[in-house]
Amino acid sequence: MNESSFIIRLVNMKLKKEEKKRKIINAAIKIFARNGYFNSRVSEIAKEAGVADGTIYIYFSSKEELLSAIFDEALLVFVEESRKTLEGITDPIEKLKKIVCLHLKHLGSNRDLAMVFQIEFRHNIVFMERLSKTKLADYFKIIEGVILEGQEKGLFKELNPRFCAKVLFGIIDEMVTSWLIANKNYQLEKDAEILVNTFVYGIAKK
Amino acid sequence: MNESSFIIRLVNMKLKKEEKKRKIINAAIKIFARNGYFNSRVSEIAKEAGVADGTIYIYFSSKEELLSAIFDEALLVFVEESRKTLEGITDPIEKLKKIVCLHLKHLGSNRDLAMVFQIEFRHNIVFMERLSKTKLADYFKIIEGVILEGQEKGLFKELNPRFCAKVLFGIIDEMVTSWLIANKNYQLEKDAEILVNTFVYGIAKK
Amino acid sequence: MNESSFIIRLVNMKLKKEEKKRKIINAAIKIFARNGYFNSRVSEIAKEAGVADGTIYIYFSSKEELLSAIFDEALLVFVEESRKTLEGITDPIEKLKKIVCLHLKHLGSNRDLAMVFQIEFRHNIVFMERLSKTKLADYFKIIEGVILEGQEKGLFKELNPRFCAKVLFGIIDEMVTSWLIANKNYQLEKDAEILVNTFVYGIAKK
Amino acid sequence: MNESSFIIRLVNMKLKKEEKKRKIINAAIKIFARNGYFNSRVSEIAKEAGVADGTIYIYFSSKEELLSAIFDEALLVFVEESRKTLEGITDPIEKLKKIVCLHLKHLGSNRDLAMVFQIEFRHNIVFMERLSKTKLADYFKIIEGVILEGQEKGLFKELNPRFCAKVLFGIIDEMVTSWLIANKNYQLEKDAEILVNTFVYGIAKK
DNA sequence: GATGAATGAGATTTCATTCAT
DNA sequence: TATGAATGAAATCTCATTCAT
Repeated sequence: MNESSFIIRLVNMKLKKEEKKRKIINAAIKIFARNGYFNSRVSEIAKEAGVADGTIYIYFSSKEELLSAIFDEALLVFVEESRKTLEGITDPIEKLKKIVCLHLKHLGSNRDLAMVFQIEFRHNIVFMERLSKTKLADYFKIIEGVILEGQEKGLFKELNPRFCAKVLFGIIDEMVTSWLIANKNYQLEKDAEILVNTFVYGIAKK
Repeated sequence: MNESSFIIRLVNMKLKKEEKKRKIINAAIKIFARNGYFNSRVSEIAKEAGVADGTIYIYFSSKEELLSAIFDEALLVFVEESRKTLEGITDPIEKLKKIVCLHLKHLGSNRDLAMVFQIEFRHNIVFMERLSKTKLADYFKIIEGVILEGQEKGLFKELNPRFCAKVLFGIIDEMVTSWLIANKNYQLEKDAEILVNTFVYGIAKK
Repeated sequence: MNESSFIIRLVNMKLKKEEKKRKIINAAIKIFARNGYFNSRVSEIAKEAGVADGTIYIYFSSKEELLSAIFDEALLVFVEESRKTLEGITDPIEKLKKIVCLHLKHLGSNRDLAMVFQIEFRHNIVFMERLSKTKLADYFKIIEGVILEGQEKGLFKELNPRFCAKVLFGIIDEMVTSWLIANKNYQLEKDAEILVNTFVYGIAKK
Repeated sequence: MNESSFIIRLVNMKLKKEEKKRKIINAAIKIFARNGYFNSRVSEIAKEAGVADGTIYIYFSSKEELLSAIFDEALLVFVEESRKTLEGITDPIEKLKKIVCLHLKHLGSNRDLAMVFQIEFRHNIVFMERLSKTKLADYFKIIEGVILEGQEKGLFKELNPRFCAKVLFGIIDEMVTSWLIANKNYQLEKDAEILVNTFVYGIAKK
């Protein structure tokens, strides 16, 4: 009995820790989105999270690590959710639509996250050494896989799949960024259908 | 004779000033490309340009202004050269290829400029108030115009021209960024043809 | 018990903060007295106070604020002590002597403070917007009040009381400044008696 | 003939130099009065004087020297005019009135000069090594002399003449400063009469 | 684990002064 | 003599990070 209550306590502590980590990450997303990474102060994030400045350093070893954690988490969601969603579907074009829709939904439903992801990620992928590029590569791999599948099924031209993945990613990326800059509240994911159609069939009349 | 020598002196001074401004801008491009805007020190730029720290402030009122000047100049070149190149061409698809080729050539021939432009521009367009967004809009307008022309000639589907411009811009942008990250020395502009073809005809087999 | 120890800790922190603030103010008085406000470096003050440069900015928002705090404090002492001292006395002339004696004693016992007060205060009252002029006005009001009282008692001529206060203040001020410049160590307050006598009875033989 | 035209040219040059020096001094008075010595820029003074920055250094070896020159000139006028005015007068009280009137007129008619003189002079007499204190001493000597004369004629009490001079100077000084701070345009010199009367006869009824 | 005061390296910017023209 | 572009030392203030409590 004593032992099990000890375990329960441990689990509770773990949960509380997770909870506080969440609060800090969410605060960071908010603040980074508002001012950009370099113009955000750790003390601001601490205030927003309702913790002391020093507390942040218990959970993250540096400001940069905190940014990195945001990216890791977001990419993890992208990759995992994409994989899960694709399971039941067979048509490659349908798959692409699903991926794009998910991507747009995920960012479109959380403007602050979108801001940090679009604006800071690209900035930091070049300059931050530690930044895990693996997760991003995984995401590209998924798209590439679908392209390849489409090619094998004779649906798509024999273009370089990586090239195609980049093209699609570029289009998505631009849509999100332009949605951010426009600062209007239209539903981002409703563009998924037309976006993929344009990617697949081009803009030329047959 | 005295008067004319005075004028010559004035012209020389003007030239020297222009020259020094150039040197500072080029140094800034180099340094910003290497470390990113926020991690670059004004003193580094001064050293690279071979001038004193204070001299930079004779030509630019702040570090931010210096960054802004780089963007302004780059965009000016984009817009002017694009306009000039399009003059003789009639086929919209050919026009798109020319624009894309020019864009890729311009950035591909100056990796440092590309770095600053791709990585810092996007970052700062959101956070820098002063940043002239007009020039960027002009550039988009040119692409949009070509799309519209293609639609009028019955070549392109009746999609929203602005949407199409964004799609194309997104594709170009991703190519450049990925070229930068890859850090390999392939010719960027040789992708122009296939890039536009993919944009125009899609990836699907007919 | 836990709660009370918590309160004790809070009180201790408060005390320590006050103590550190004191140390910084005293250091500033010393440094400002030595070099003048503009020729004093914040880092010098920090060194003298035995704290880090940045610590000063925890307690004062700027160098100017620090100077301002010195004035505020000094004037507060002037006003409060003057009021307190006058309480038991009825003779206006005696009151004047007390005020002057206090003024001279206060500055005479702290040459550095006198320096800052005489030399920087006058300099900055013109140029520093934030400088609280209210406290100085309060001090003048006290002197004016005594003059008025003397007039009501039929002791003093019917001159403008504000004018008289200025005259007295001017005399005191000159004595202090000249004591500072002379840089000799005579007792400043021993002039109080003759000073007030001269003010009250003039230099002319009856 | 040739020789005399050469001399005329030399004299003209000398005049032009004097003229330019004047322009710079006047500009400096204006700028120093507006912002205080430390917050004034040499380039501002140059602009106000209509000369290049470097030109100032042909006439004055440093910014400090320029301030010093302003003081020297003002004090010279004080001393010389005081001496001249006193010549015809015999009554010491009348003499004091003349001196005070002159002092107030001189500063009252040139607010900018008064500002620099009252506010910067006192500030700098302590910190500026080079500042000629001799001229100020001369001025004090004149006042002292009149006091002494009054004592010899049996008009004034046997107080320390230097002390009396300081008292009078303090009163004048306070009047000017308070006139400056008040920033109203009343005639400063009309206070001369009452000021000296108060100094001589005190504020007490007989 | 949590706190937040303290640290101090370091960055941008200013400006008196110089000097080639 | 006059100019004004260039210099570069130096100063204020910031802020990520630490650590005693």
